[in-house]
Amino acid sequence: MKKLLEHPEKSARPSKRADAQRNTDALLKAALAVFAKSGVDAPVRDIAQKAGVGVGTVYRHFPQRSDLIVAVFRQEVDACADAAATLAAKYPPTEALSRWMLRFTEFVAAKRGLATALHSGDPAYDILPAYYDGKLRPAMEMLLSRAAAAGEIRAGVAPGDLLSAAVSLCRPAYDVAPDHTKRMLALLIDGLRYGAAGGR
Amino acid sequence: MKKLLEHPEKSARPSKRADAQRNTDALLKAALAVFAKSGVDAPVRDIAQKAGVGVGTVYRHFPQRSDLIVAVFRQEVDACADAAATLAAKYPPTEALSRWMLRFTEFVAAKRGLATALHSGDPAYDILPAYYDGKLRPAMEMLLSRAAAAGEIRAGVAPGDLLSAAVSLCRPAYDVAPDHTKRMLALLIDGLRYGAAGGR
DNA sequence: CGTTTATACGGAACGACGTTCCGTTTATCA
DNA sequence: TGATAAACGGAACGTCGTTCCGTATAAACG
Repeated sequence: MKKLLEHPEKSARPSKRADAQRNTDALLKAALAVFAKSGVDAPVRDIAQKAGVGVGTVYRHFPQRSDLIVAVFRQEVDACADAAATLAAKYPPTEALSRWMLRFTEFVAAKRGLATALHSGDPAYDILPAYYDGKLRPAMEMLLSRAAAAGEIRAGVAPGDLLSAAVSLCRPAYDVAPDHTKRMLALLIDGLRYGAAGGR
Repeated sequence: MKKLLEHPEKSARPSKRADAQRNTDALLKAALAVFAKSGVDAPVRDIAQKAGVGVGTVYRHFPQRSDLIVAVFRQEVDACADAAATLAAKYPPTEALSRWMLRFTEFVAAKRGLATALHSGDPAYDILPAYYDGKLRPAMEMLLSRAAAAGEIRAGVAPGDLLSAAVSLCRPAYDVAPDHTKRMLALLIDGLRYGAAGGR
């Protein structure tokens, strides 16, 4: 038998040691930076050094290299999803939607390296699309329904459709003007406005 | 100064030693088999062993691992393109077209492992899409124009469109009936017949 | 035929990487 | 403060891709 919930603590946390928690955070931060600079194929040793820990510590927190990649990806998805609430509180509905979609495309563009790793066939990444969808779709749904309730855009738009539309807009971003994505996004938002109930 | 074209030989061949040519062939054959069994990430040593040579010999013929992958891919593309002429000689125009498209989808399905390697971002594979296109598009163009000239299908169909249509038909071939691709192909051919000049 | 020589061969060796192991350090709690 | 479970660091291991070099041999010549 194991003692569980001896002290309820904060909540569903098995009470980690302080240094362990610090190193987990440092590793996620370092991995984010190293992946951005050298791609997802960067050596684990580089990440360990950047975080100021030994490789053993990396593997204590993330038993496989892919676990670290997944964790970074989730962290970024979470940040992007959280931005939806922040923007909704700070801007009028449609502007919040517009700003969030810009934020989302930035996320997609920055994570293209990760995306190719996801499609590499490694089953370690199979869970990610579901996580991605479960977090980002509700965020977009919230923004959409607020804007629709305010009569600023038409109702009945599927959030998933809009997400994948935004993703595909980022696709040909190689040899195209740097503001191409922004312009396409603006077009998309205008398209939503077109059949609005308010009919302004 | 180097002596060149001392004996004109057969043609554009720098006259390779017989054993070298034998080993090149053996390596291509072995690589094809190993890639099919263990995927494109199979170790070079496995391929060397299967071909009955040392690793040094592999690198003499294919300076990089990716060169071997590219060579196998080209060989398969060539075989598929050559099949077009064979089929055109043996069958009536539209049946030749139909049979070749089936052959082509088999090629695509078998090379899915290679395809993900192609999209890995490694610049070593950048030449392949052009090669692929340059070989397969003319093959399909020939079959199409023959069938059109015979009045069996409509004219003015872009070969590239048909190729990518066939490719996308192969895409969701995971959890679907095994003859799904065949049925979709038949549909495609029927669609071509629809506006035929002969109007049979 | 032998001789010669450019060419190809085999596999040990190297460096980089993911991952494991274990002796040492440290946070936590009584 | 001392005990103890947890976490740490980095040397070490096995597997890669790739290189190197002594050996073998195909082929051209006498």
